[in-house]
Amino acid sequence: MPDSALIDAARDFNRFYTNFLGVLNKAYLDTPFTLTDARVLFEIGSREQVSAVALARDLQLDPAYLSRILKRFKTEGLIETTPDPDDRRSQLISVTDQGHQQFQELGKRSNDQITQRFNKLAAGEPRSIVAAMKTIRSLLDPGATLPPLVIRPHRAGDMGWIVESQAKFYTEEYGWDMRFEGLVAEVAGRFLGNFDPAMDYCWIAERGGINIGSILITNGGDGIAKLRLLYIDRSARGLGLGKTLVDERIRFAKAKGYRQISLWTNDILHAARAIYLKAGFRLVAEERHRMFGPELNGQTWVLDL
Amino acid sequence: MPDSALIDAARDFNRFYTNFLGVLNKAYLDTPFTLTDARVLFEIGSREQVSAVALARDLQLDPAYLSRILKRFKTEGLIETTPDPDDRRSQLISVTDQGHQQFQELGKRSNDQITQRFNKLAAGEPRSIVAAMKTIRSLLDPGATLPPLVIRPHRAGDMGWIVESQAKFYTEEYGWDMRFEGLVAEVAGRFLGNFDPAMDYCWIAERGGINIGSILITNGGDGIAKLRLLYIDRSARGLGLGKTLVDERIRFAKAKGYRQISLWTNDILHAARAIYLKAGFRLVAEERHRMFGPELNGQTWVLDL
DNA sequence: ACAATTTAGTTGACTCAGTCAAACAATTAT
DNA sequence: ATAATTGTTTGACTGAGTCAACTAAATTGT
Repeated sequence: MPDSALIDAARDFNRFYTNFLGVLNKAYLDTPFTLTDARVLFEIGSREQVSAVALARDLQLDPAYLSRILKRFKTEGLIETTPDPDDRRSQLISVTDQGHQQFQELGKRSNDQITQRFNKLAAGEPRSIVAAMKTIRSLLDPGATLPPLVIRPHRAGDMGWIVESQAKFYTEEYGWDMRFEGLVAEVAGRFLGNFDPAMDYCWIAERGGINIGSILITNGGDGIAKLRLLYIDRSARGLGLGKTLVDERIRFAKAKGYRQISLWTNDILHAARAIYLKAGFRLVAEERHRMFGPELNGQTWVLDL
Repeated sequence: MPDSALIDAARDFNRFYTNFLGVLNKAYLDTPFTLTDARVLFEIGSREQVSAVALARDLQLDPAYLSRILKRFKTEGLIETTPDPDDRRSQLISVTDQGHQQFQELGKRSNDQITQRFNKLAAGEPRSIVAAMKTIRSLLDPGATLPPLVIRPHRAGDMGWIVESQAKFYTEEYGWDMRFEGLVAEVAGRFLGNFDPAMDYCWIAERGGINIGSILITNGGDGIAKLRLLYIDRSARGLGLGKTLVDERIRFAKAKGYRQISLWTNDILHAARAIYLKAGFRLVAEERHRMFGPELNGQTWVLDL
């Protein structure tokens, strides 16, 4: 049995969040919709077609009550129904253009509300909150699907994120000292300072608004692309993301006309080494160094394209 | 502005938790209490004495509605009231023995409910959930007491944090481009790379484990200390933290034997400028530049120690 | 094949949680 | 003293949500 402090804490949180959601949901009164209306419209709007049963089940609503809501939405022109070809008892519900507009308006208000909340917080806090929400959600609702992984070019702050997360990780895991963070910061700084959109590129892997990985390609001159700052967050390891990032970047480098990719790493980073090996890189140089405190084997790997 | 994937995630969680709490709260129907009744009884039961106003405020209830609920509780013998000696309009409410029994019964049911949920989970999971709940709570609940502000030397990842937060802020607020982040990263990189414990220093202001401000002193040679990367997070502005940081660092520079402090900033950063002026800095040079996109007035300020 | 049962959705009839405005009584401010 | 404010109660509603009964189509059992 879980211990009682945990249960108390959970009850406490539930009480708190009941209050909190109560406040949030009152704000829907600025619109002609009740909370339930909003939930229904939202659910219809975010799917293509739904049947009434499915709605009632997912939102835990009384079918009679739902039926009335839908009827009202229909007379207001927010939704339209077509008979289900597979089951003539059932109607498939979808939003009209007008309903879609309302749906988006609701979404906007909801966003604004949360934006306002978040703006009162310190910069890193929304991310902590969302991460915590995801934890709860994934454990409490095993059916929840992970938001999709997005790989996108870098934005403001991403380089800082790379510096921070790499520094924390290698310091904790391998005891590297601040010079490592310094090196990463300098690499990041030069990358941004001399950024050449034609030949340089940075990709950030993100899931649900949270950065989980990075990789850079910079122009080393002489047709050589340098692969740098490959990093995968703890939470995303073992999923093949590193391999994907590297493979895709090889293709990218080829397309950009580079004739060789080169990278520098350290032998103790086994996972990374495995990825490079598999991608066809070969080790061309190795040197012992103490750049970051502990003694390490720095390695240079290259791949001819 | 926080980015939209985060907001979506938060909305998604709120929707999920609205459902979740809805299910949880329906279960109260096994008792003669509605959710609101239960909340009220719980609140009274867990305090010694409360006034009706306080209850209405904390639970966000309509006073008229609350008044009726209390009346019912009173006729049912769950609560008793004594006139407030300090204010004869007001009544102090407390639970009777019978009310206390009901209160505990409610608590028991609530515990059982959560125990059941938790029992379905894997061993470590309840702990993770509760930790996540605490994170959310502490960040979202303005009533929760603020953990104390700590000013400490930098640790692994702090420079990355500085880069990230400054880049995000100046990009959002002033439309500066990636070269700004590049510059900050390089400054940070050089600071760490050439770190001299005797003459360089970085302070991070942190609250509850979350960074909210920074300032650096680096050795500019010739007895000149350079003040760099002053930054205060949105959540901590207007509290005089900037002034504290600057004033303290002036004292530090003096103690280290520097004879002058110099810094570079841009004229549009009014808050920072006010701090420097007040601290006795004087403007010694100014130049128009476009280092970060928009046209700006770079300013060099110095203070003789 | 066809009766029995289940499922999708609708309608009538109701109730009770929650709201709004006004009133009263005590306190605080001017 | 008088006015404005605050704590609480009451009257008069309303409308969100419920429950039971019903139609019609689909599924199941024999």
